[in-house]
Amino acid sequence: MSPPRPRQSKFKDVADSLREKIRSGALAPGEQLPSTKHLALAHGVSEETIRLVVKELKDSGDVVAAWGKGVFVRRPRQLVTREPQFRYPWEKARARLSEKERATSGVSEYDTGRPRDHFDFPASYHQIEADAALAARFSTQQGTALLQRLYRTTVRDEDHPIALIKSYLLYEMASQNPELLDETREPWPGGTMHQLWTVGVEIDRIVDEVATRAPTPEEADALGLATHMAVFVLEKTSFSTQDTVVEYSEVVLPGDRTRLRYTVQLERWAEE
Amino acid sequence: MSPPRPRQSKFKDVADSLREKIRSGALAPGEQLPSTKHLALAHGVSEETIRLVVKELKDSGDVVAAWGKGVFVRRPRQLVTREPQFRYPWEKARARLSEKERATSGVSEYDTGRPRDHFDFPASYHQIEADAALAARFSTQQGTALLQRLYRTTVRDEDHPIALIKSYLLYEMASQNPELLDETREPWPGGTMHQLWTVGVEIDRIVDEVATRAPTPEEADALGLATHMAVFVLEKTSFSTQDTVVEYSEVVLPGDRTRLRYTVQLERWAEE
DNA sequence: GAGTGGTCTAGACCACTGT
DNA sequence: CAGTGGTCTAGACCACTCC
Repeated sequence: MSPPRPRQSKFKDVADSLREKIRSGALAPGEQLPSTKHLALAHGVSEETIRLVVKELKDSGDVVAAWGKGVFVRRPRQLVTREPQFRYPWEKARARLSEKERATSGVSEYDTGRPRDHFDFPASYHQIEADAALAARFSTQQGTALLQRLYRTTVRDEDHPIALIKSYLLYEMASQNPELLDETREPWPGGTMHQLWTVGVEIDRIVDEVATRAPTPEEADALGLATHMAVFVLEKTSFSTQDTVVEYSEVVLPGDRTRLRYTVQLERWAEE
Repeated sequence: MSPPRPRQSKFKDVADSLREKIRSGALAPGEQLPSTKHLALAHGVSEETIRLVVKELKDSGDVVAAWGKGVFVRRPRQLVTREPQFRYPWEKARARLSEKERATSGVSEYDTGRPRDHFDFPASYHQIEADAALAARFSTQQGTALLQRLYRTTVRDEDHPIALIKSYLLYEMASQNPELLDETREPWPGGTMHQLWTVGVEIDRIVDEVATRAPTPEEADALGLATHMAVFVLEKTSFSTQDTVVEYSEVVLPGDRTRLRYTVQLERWAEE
């Protein structure tokens, strides 16, 4: 299973050497690597071996290849810290402000500190039937009608969104306010918290479940990730004050630029 | 950058076909794949191409190769859900129990539900000097003496630990109780919360910062991960009731078997 | 021994970018 | 056109397993 060779493989020698140069900054971000031919000669290996090493570096996100031009060191991206314990209460407080106040900003501005007009929020709505997993989330029957809403939070001057979101509402609940079924009303000032309020729902708590995995090819493409960079999958379940699940969403976040922060406050020990 | 070919590459054809068979269960966990030769003939491609596809499946964790024997579908591992908002308060409450009570169980049992004697807790202590990053965490000077403690939480009947932990204490603080400098006293009944209590420290809150990335080769090896499976990196900062940082640890968790769950409780809206 | 996976290469051929 | 990366193959050679 592990490398049976006593000595390092040539492949690994070259890969480690290049990675070292990149990590140390000897090859700076944006800089072009020597061509496949040069590298092959320099390391005394075949071009095919170089090709395989470069493929690995590409897939792991260290390097970006441009067709017919060359291979370049990837530039790191700006970090976005997502802090749900501040964000969710802030959203909830905003939901009952006037439309004018709600319109001034949204959660993406909250996360990134950029003004609202730097964002696009393409949204598309679909009526679907709950599969087993979704039905379990909502404690309902398989086949129950749900409103699926797809979003991608996009910064205008960037190439890739900072999140891919699938949000689900019970169709019956959402249809109590027909405007909630209309995707052209997005972006909705005040967001989901306000939308739910229009049908009489107040959120009591939100449960975040966080997993990590490799992106699907579609996710990697959409988020600008190499195929072997990780994503967070944040499964967010919102409970109403009646203790029922009123929204469930799956948020896919690019692992190279996202951090999550949660604070656990502890009770003081009683004096002895 | 993207595949320039109009048609799918043979590589991708074969990779997708095999992945499909695995994901759908047509090739069940533990089952052996046909040999390289067979696959090459069956798909009408060269053995080398098959080799590359199998390497990819191996690296992504779909498949495990056994030297001289064959290639087998990987068996999924049992999930461990880590819920800090329950775990940390539980640890804090336990820290002031009698030694006898503390000795009965620990956090790993809490996470996994397995009895204490199923675990090993190899620990090693080292005195180190804070680098820039660590100094910033503790709001202290670079070069300050720290006690670095390395743990790996291991289940006896499993091959791999469920976490790799690097924990840091201020050396000066820890040395107030010489027993805290002695790695042979691990596992310490009541854990770090009790250890800190012996030097007069009570924890007020803990901040978890979660990132995700590919494992280092060492981490992949230790945690039994394929090279392209993701890990969580949980940076855990403990603040004392005096609002100073008293412990900082980096916990590396295997992404294929770990979930994190956090609940955000919201305040009720005031009646209108 | 025969069967398995693993490393590496030479070289044919394709496709895009520049000048 | 020359220079770049990208796909694929045939085949030599190595190392481990099981009989």
